[in-house]
Amino acid sequence: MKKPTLKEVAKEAGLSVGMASRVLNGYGGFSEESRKKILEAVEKLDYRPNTIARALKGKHTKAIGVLISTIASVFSPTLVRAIEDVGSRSGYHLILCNTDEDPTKEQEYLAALYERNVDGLIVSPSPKIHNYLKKMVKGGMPLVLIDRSVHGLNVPTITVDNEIGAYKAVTYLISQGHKRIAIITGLKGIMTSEHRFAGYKKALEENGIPLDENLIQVGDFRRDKAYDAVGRLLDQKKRPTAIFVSNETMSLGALLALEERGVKIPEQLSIIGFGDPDWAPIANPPFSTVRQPTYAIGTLACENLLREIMAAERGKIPAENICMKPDLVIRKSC
Amino acid sequence: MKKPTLKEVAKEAGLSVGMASRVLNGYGGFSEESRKKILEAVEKLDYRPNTIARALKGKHTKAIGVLISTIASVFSPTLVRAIEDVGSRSGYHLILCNTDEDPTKEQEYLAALYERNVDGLIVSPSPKIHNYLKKMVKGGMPLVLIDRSVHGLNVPTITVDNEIGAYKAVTYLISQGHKRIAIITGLKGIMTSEHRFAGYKKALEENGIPLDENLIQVGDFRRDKAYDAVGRLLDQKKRPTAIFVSNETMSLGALLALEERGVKIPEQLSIIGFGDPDWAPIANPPFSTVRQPTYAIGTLACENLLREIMAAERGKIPAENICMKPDLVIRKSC
DNA sequence: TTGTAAGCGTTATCAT
DNA sequence: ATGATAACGCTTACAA
Repeated sequence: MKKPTLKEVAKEAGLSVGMASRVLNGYGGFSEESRKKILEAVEKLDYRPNTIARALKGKHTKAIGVLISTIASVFSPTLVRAIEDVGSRSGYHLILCNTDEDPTKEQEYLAALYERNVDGLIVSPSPKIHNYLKKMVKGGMPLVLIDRSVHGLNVPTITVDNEIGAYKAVTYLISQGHKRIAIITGLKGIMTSEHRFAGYKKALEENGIPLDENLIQVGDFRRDKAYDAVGRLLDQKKRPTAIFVSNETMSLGALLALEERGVKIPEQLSIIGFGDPDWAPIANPPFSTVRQPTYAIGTLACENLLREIMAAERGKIPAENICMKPDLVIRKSC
Repeated sequence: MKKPTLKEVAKEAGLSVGMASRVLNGYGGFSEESRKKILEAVEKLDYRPNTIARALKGKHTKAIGVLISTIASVFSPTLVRAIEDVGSRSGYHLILCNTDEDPTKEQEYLAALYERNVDGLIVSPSPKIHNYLKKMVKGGMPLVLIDRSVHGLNVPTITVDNEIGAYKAVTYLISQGHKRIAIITGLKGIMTSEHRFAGYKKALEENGIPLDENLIQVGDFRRDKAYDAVGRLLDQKKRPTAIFVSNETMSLGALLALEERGVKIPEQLSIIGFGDPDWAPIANPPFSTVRQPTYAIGTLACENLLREIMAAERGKIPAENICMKPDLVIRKSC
């Protein structure tokens, strides 16, 4: 019922705790005979080291915290999977936290993770917690940022070039002859939203197309907002001929609205989305997207974090900033 | 740089550690003056309790482990989100483990989580680790099973009635006049696969339709297997007129293959899938499915686990077995 | 009301 | 080669 302890192992073997620890961790000196006795006792009692005690004594918990908006999305599962893949290879466990972009939740999780002595953090931060993060980093917490950078925080940051991605998408739409191009943006204030919007704007400007307020619909990354936004877009006297949607989840909402209204794609309206979900090829019609290398982002994030964790023990290392370039995947929706 | 300790707080306040602990945890007696002094010291040093030390002393870590096949799927993110939602409400953190149905990984994670002293486990187990799980439960580890039950293990188990779900789907297909109905099964040996296959068989039998080996394609839950399976199905001289697919990810593969081959759905072939992904409504054509209450499963699993954890401290409670009934969602693919 | 001290299960530094 | 023993940071029983 109760977990056996090292002390019990030692007693069983007729030796001391110190001896047992040495044998099990392979350091210091011990005779072959002692080794055998300890190992037998371990076997007999089915002893397992207590990670908690080890963590209290030593310096690391072999746990890393991951703060994302929500795992129930298209982007996050692959990202988290990648992080876990590289982390587990080095014996790290992953503590998953869903923040919903809520600063209160973010702070609470951050505080709790700090109290739990995680070895490091991978965070996709909302603007409200920038200062808190800085404080944690100053306190020595290894941190890697994903998807969004924090001004003035010199830690590894893995992002996607959202502006370029949006720019490519909208430019492509323009090259197809579109002039009335709508955008459904992400949550206001979030860096990715702003950059995608900037790319949209830039493409329009470069082609001498004036910005039309009516074509800018503010979304929040969630499905229903995009669904409603498309409704509003379609109700205008001068309908757009194309729509750029700022993330996968909203793409679903937009497509749904279009389907219900019986709008023919791409004949009556073209659409392209940011983020390339699994379902894009089997959508009606196959959905054109801006693809970001999600798994690679997770991999890089965790690799960099592991490096930071090492560095925290040895000496500082310059923070690497990686900005991945997204691709256009043109299918049949535009 | 270093985390301040309770001892330092006490010193700063000119009191003892015992005092500080009492104030911070609100038990025993202390004067208003002492309370103030401690709180001020806490504030000044920005003290945070050390969860590790607390866990070593006390009995729980406020962490639960979740073992699933992979978070990068359609089903898992919602499930995990639900678990985290109810767990976090009670201050539990969630450690996420991807096993890929690999018994070795499962055992390693289980062992590591045990060493880490998690307070409980939510597991979707492969058959190979049934014995190991039994051992853990005997050792006092609170456990809840999801999606699959383990024979002879008396712990709360939240499942879906996979047989009924498949039965309903295939019966519906038959009611539409289909006689040559294919199935793409899940991974062999996994309980959900077997039950879905059983439902398929039962529907056929009840309607006097003989089982045709050629129409039974063994999949493994992954996309490519289903893609290939559809190819094989289509290459037969006597093509099926309908297909039942055993999970969401394979549905994607099947739909993709059908699309590439230019098969008209539902005119030339009907298809229905187990699991109702987000994209079902915007697929081409809108995809009919068997819907399972994923979020509810996660909620129930975690609620039951929390109850088990309580019970482990106080006294045993009879294990609840919950089997959720899935619904048919008929859209346009059959 | 307050302080002291004994654990919790390890690791690692001392002596021996 | 081996055994005591002092941390690690906290909780809590016991004294004062």
